Amino acid sequence: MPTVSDLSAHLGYLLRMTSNAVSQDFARAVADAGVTVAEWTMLRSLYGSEALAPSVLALKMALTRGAISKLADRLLEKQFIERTGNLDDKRGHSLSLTTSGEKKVPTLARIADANDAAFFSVLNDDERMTLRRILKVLIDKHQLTATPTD
Amino acid sequence: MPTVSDLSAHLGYLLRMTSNAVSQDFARAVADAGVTVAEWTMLRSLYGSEALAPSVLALKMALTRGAISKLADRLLEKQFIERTGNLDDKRGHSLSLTTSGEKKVPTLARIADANDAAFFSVLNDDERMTLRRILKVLIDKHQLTATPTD
DNA sequence: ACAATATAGTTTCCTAGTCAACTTATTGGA
DNA sequence: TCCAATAAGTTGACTAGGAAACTATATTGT
Repeated sequence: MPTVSDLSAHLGYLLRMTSNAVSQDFARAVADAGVTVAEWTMLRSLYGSEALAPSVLALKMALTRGAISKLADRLLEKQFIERTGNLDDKRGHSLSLTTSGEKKVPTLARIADANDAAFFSVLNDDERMTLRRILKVLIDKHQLTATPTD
Repeated sequence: MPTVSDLSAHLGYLLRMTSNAVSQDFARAVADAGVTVAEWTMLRSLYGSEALAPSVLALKMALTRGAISKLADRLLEKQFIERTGNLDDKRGHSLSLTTSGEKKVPTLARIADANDAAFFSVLNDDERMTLRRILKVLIDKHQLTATPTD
């Protein structure tokens, strides 16, 4: 029998495992507020910014345009966002928060803060800082555009 | 406008971003070999072990029994695994690799090794070690059972 | 012994995302 | 100027997984 590396030998495997767990925890936490993780991410991306084109959101959120299209449909349905046609380019349009969506974001942010703090409370300050630094290196080097503001 | 924390303030967000990227990279890499990431994980879990019950795999892989059931169907279809009925308990059965599945694993392992090495090559040895340690703490403390052998 | 309960696995319905084909609009070149 | 290439967004087919209902078999308590 040839030597075959163990699953846990791969950082990607450990990462996937952990990420799934934190996402599921978070999904349950925001479900009470009536949104999914992806929906929260889009709402937060639109908060405090001008109206954005779907393609811009696709870049920001590292999703395909198809995914953004369907996600936007769900948020339109829930009346948290609205579409505005472009004057200059009739192919595209822009997405922005409705008043109702705007009001939702701070509530969701508090849930997100609490959930993140709880999940990572098993690490000490130093470990959290280090993890953040390392993940940012990975995101940066792989150009995942996940760092909107800093 | 109330103060609302940025998405990248949350480690869970950075983790999800990174994990998605590595999984997608890996998915493309194993697609050529005709399997998905989840399929690879199940094949590896069965490799070099006796036949396992679906429920045991569910625990090992941190998936629901429903997910395991469907995943097993796909691998049966591809003839990489086979079902054996239990003599003692007629409700259950056991899953094991076929010869063809057995032969596939080392090939897939090499792809996995290469992919993981490539993705995390932007980190230095120390960072990789630290990341591994921190992820293991999270997996351990949250009882994600992701560490089969060590 | 048998009814209640628990367990193993499957199935259905749902959300969620990719990829590729498609529609419509825009732009650039000959 | 008009046709080809490109771009924006949508849609359909597909993989993937969770939750909960369901079937079949075992176990337990009385």
